[in-house]
Amino acid sequence: MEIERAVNGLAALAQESRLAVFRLLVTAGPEGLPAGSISERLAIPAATLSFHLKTLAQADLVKSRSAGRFVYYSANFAAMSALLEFLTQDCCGGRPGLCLPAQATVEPPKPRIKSRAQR
Amino acid sequence: MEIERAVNGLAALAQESRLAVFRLLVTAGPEGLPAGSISERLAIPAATLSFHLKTLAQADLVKSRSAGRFVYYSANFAAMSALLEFLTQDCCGGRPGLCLPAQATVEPPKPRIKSRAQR
DNA sequence: ATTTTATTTCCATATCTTTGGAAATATGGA
DNA sequence: TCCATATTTCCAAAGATATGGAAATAAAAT
Repeated sequence: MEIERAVNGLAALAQESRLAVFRLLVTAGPEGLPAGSISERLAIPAATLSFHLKTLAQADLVKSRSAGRFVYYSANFAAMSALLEFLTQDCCGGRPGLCLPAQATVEPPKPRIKSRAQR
Repeated sequence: MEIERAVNGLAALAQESRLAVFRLLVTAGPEGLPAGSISERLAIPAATLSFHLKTLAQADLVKSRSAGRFVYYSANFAAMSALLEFLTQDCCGGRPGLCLPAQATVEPPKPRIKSRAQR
């Protein structure tokens, strides 16, 4: 990932309202939420939210799709993943492992031998 | 990690010069580098660099120690790790694994059974 | 066609950030 | 002590970001 892209992504998340929006969209899953719903839930005025959504969209961290009068926003998990990879590799790459959170491995490592049940 | 702390960390890294400083310090390892050396290598005027180092230090992403006339700055790997954990857990926690970079597991998972050598 | 609802753009204001020269501070060496 | 070197603080200018009301746009519903 290019530096500029990373800086943009970091800047997009480095703001309380926008971080809250992103976190809400992550919990909302791939369908996302309409702008009005985000505005209501986070108590952010429509105009202000629109500005923040634009910032997040420009950083590619959220996607939007229109459905009638509604505009649904959803988290772009791939972009977030790319940003996390940049941070772990390019920002901590000098000493691999040093900056990795202890629980980075969310899914347990695959067993090396077949379990009794699998045999 | 509290939101405010995360926003601070993100904001600290969301600036080209500061991100460059942090990346340089990561490669420099735990000993770090004196401010003047950073200034020279990245071609950032001393006053400007001092401002950025202060910002990084306030976000706890770098540590400093004085040695004579020099002030050595080093990356705070633990703080970076905490930030990465926040991003993976609290920002992608809704769907664990979705935001994890493919290569998150830098160190291979520990084998579940003792190897021949360990027995 | 008119109204209602959803969202965005426009715009002015306020606030925060970045920049770097010059002066201040601090430490070691002559 | 006096000088050289390293870093920080001071300060002012320039630039970027955040905020939200009001108007504009767009798409359904009546």
